[in-house]
Amino acid sequence: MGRRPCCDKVGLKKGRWTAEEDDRLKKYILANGEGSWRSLPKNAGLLRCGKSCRLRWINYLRADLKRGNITSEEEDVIIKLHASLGNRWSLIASHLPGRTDNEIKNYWNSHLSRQIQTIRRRNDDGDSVIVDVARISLPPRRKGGRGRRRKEEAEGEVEVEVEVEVGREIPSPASGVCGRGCVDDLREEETINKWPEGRHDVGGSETLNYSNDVLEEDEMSLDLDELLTNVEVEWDEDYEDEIHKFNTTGTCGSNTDNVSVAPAGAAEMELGGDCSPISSSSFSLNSPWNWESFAGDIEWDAGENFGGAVAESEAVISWLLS
DNA sequence: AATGCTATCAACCGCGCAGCC
DNA sequence: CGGCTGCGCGGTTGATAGCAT
Repeated sequence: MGRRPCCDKVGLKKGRWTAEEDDRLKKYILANGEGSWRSLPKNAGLLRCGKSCRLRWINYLRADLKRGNITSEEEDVIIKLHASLGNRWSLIASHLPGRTDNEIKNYWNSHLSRQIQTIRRRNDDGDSVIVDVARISLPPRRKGGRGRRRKEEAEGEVEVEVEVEVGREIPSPASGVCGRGCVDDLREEETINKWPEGRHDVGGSETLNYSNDVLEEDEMSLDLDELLTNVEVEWDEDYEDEIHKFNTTGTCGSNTDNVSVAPAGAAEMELGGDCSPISSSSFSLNSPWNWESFAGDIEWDAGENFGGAVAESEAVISWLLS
């Protein structure tokens, strides 16, 4: 038996809404409130599918909708949030009062994604690109990313907190030994080599240059704003095809730094490896990170091995970059 | 003026989850 | 616990407007 359609499509109107239909829907909802979308069309005397009514109300008729063009400030927010959240339009929309997910999605697809492609191409002409690795402590994305949200999830703000610790020993992923901070159960591990001049070799193929790296020395914690940091990623032409799937893996040598990054309330994730314990003196911790970016369209694949021993890093990468 | 192309965005569609029974 | 229903989500389509030739 197949899935029951959301409504009986026979005899129902499709396509653009007329002013009269809008008026009817608006009056009905103002009088009776939202909800019961399936029965709403019948009760309101509309020859429309309930879903269509819901969409029309949410995207067009609601009183709290903001009209007019997306402002540059809003655009900025969209870019940053998209880099952080990916195509989670409803979540992005929740940070832009008066804007709908559909509106933002359309705006992204028609304006921003193109702009970003342009910037990317421009950067491809050179050899570097600014990559946004800003991530926030999102609850894990559900399978398929769709479906109704839980009540708490829908009502609550997404908490953004990233914790960075130094001075911890992080066991090798290959050692099978997990001490404090090891994420064996999640198999999330990243390794970054940091060189004295500030260059970070990643996976032996890409280079990260952290500009303004730094954390606050006292508490070593960052909020989202602080986490937004500039990271320049350079790649060899040989890896041009790989830019969509590079990993931050490699091995630590001497003078390396381990940084563990953990989303609030979640199991910790590591940037580190078989390294000596970090000391705050060997890691420059003087200014806030400033991940600035575009690169929402860059995907980081898990499990790709560009050189070092690779631990499963899908969760870290998707958390950092999805 | 006619035609073709492109950009925009409203609306549709299918899927998957939460919640109810 | 399982089935069903309703809702919310993201991807896609298609109508329309605007611009170029």
